[in-house]
Amino acid sequence: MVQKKIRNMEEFAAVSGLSRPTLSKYFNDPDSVRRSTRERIELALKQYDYRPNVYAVNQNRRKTKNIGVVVPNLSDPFFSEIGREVEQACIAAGYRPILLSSHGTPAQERDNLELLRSLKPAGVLLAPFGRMSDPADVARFNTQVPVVLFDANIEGAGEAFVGTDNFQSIDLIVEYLCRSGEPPCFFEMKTPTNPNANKRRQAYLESMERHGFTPHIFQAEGDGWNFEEIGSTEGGRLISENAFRTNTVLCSNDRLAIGMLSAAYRLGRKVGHGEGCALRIAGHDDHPFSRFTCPSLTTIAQDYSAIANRAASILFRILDTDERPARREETLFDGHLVMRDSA
Amino acid sequence: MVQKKIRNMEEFAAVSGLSRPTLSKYFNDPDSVRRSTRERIELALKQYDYRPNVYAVNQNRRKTKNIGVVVPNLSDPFFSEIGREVEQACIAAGYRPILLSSHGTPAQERDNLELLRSLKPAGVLLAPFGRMSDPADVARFNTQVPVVLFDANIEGAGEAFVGTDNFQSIDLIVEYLCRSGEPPCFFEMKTPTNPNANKRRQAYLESMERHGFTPHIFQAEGDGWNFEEIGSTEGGRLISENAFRTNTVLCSNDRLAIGMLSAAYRLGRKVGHGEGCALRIAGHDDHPFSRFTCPSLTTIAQDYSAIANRAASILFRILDTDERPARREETLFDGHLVMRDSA
DNA sequence: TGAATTAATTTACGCGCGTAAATTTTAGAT
DNA sequence: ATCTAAAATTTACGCGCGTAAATTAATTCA
Repeated sequence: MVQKKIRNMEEFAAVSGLSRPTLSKYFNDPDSVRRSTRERIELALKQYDYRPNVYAVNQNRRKTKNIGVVVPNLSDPFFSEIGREVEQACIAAGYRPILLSSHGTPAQERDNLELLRSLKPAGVLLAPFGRMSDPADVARFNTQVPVVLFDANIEGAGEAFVGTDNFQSIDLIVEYLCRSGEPPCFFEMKTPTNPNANKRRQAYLESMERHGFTPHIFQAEGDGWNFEEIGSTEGGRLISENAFRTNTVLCSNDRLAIGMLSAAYRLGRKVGHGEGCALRIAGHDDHPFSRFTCPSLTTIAQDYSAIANRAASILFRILDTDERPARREETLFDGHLVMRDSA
Repeated sequence: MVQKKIRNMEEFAAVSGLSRPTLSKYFNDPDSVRRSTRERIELALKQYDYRPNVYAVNQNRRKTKNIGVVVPNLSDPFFSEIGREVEQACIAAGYRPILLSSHGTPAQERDNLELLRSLKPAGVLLAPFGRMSDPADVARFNTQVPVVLFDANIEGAGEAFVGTDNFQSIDLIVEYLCRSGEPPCFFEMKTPTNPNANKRRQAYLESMERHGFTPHIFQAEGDGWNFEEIGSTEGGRLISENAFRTNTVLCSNDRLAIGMLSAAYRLGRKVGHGEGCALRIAGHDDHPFSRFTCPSLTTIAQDYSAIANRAASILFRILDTDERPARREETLFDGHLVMRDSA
């Protein structure tokens, strides 16, 4: 291993006793050479510290093995989890994921796509902002590099979309809440950037109608990504004003619910489904922290893993067959009810 | 803008009426050309969609503008926050950050360094695991690429270290807890991977001695990164067994404290410093969620921003002057006491 | 207006590898 | 030992750019 420095494939070919084109074949696909030669190469690799220059490789290869993975905000544990799943799916398939966070701003999302454009990725897995994303921008990008959307849909953009069936999941938790106590009102942001939020509101309305109850929606002012803060201040205000006409609140997502739980605690309102509880609060997403809220949060678990892996495998299929799907397909996974203590 | 496709710098030179070497100079440093030519180039850039091929650029440049940023676990909001700060510092200085998470496993940390090696970065900002990191590995890497450590120290590895002064911060919160109530016991993991944990234990011991109190340390079994879970189960067990000889618990970090808070809630022990409270719980780090725990968590705020920016600027200085510092310097920032409701 | 300085151009080579075509070698079967 | 298909080699070109040296053009200042 402490032999002379290998500077390029030419030199490595010399010391391994093979020709450079053969080595090039090997590095592109180790199974494309005879087993005996593969073993010779791998033996040499152990003795000499050599690896192909990524930049030279990617300059000459028609398509790189890079896959761009763009999420709206890595500071949100939901996205860091799903991002990790996507990353691992890429690695497992022999691709190199490039994980980028848009840090909560659509401008950064644009920058990230711009950056990816110059990295010539084989494909992109994008969890967009939704309303704030520029559909034309995504569509234009998709003409050059196949894009598969996940988590949040942009109608018509990208080759496919994979996410959670909000109508199923909201109906599930509405049904549970109605069965086990008073029908829920719905708490959300007034101007949500995320399209899932709109679907969830709609799903709530439909579900309540179907169950024969009158829906009530409460919308919090506020911008940005500090959902807990908004849930705490706005939710706390509503609680202290006794604005809800029911003892049950379904929050559009867990982070709002986490904020509202902290407000309820501060205000001395006991939350839960047991004796002496004043309020039931439920969320949606099964945020990594929702197991440790006080009380633990009843919520809907999205199937992170299934969404990430399906989105990735759809992209891989496009890359392998080298043809875009005839029609844009949307895959929706069911959410699962996670019954904890808050509702 | 919708002119013919520009395929390379040669063609862009043709349409912009300049020579390729001049353009090359411009792309390396826009200020290295005359203002009039710079304006001509930027005008052309608006008309024609061209950008240099990153791979060709990086193949030929002696050193790339890439900076590797490696953190132990992006799923931990602490690291995603500090990672974001570091990223932005790099961008502001004209570098391209490559953010990599080790996903909680030292093996992945090694893989990340290995990957970075092939990306030929100008420098690396590394938040290592500590005990589980291979010091020799980091040191070897540092011989090729300047490495600056942050958050967690590895004695002697890297060109410099930037972090929080655990002795100052722990002393600060121990002092506060002693002044405002019973002296704290200390709750931590039995076999912490993070070197800060060891410093904090030591700091707790010294601080208690100095204040004339007898220290008590409680250590939780358990591996991995699910600190909340461990804090909840082990902390809950200790609470229900009335194992602590004081009503005040200082947790080694916020995530353990968050877990313990959930256990206290579950067990019906009221936490806080007010009337009728059975327990005071304090943490360390000012985790993004610690404002929304029940009750909100009294803790030590690390100066994320200062740590990130100092680490980055130390690296930039090395890169600019192109010389390693004569001696390895360690920069420690003070922590700040954040008084909330839990203690 | 001229000389002195600065900036841009021309020319040329190299980086490390992908890849194609023609040729030679090797392996597995008869 | 002979044949054949598969695999490896030789040769050669190109990718898009950095960079250096020599030359020419443009700018600045006296």
